[in-house]
Amino acid sequence: MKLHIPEYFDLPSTLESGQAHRWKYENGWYWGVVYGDLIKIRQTQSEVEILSSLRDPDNLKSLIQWYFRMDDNLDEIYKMIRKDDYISGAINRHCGLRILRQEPWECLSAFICSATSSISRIHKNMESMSDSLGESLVLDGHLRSTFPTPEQIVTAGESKLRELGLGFRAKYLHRAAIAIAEGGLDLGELRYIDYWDAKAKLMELSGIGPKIADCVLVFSLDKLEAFPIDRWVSRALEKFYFDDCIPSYQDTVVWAHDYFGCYAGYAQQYLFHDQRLGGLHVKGVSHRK
DNA sequence: CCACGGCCTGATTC
DNA sequence: AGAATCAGGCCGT
Repeated sequence: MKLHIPEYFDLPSTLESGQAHRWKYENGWYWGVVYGDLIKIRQTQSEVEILSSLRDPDNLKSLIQWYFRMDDNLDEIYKMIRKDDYISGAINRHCGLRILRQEPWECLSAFICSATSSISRIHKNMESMSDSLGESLVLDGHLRSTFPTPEQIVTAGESKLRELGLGFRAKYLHRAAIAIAEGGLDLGELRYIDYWDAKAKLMELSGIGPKIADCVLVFSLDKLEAFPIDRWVSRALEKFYFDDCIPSYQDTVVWAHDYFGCYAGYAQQYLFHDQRLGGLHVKGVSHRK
């Protein structure tokens, strides 16, 4: 199926900017499991081409528009967050990078796994859990699996999660799964309450602090004002905004709302991606012989 | 309120 | 090569 895309849309930077953790690139196509469906997708100039393991074209179209937030008006968002030369440069360098609308449970799980980890390891953790606890899907001879439900994680148990390489995060993920499967926590409900209230709710879970909560809110629960501050964003803020003297986490979020406005989360994603690519580039250069 | 050590383990660095 | 050190944080003291 082919779908016309908005003016600003960059598939590679959207899928490789560290917000989603189950995409694999192979021979021109990105393969991923989204909302229970194995899909492959690629971008030409003005459209994306998508194949699905189980959806008909109409459903697939709505899924893609939903997942890629094609309703976001990036032109307007850029106008709002383009406050200085640095963020402006980051926008220009990664124009078309979109925040995704991921499944809240999968998103929460991935970011629980992210604590003092690395992107490659998070990917491995997510694939291991899916392969051994999820349900299999097939498309064009490729085999992948759904990310396990909270119930499936509860059943697996903390020790199984440790076997799968989660380390100390196993306990946190297992407890979160219990809270959702048996404790009545409804992540989807957080979409309809205020940012600060939703964040407080998430932080009641053990292993979820302000940073992970912000990631879940902005990447899966429509809180585009959430402003996750990790090591990379922190470096950007030190260099370009606070002259090595950065305020507390919460004060910085309040500053971001004031400075970038209601789309601060978008600003964060461009700062993060730009800083991380820059960092990787520097590493690459330093190793060249 | 801030500071600090500990946490699993794979990848990177020296 | 083998040993530190670091990774998309958070919790307890």
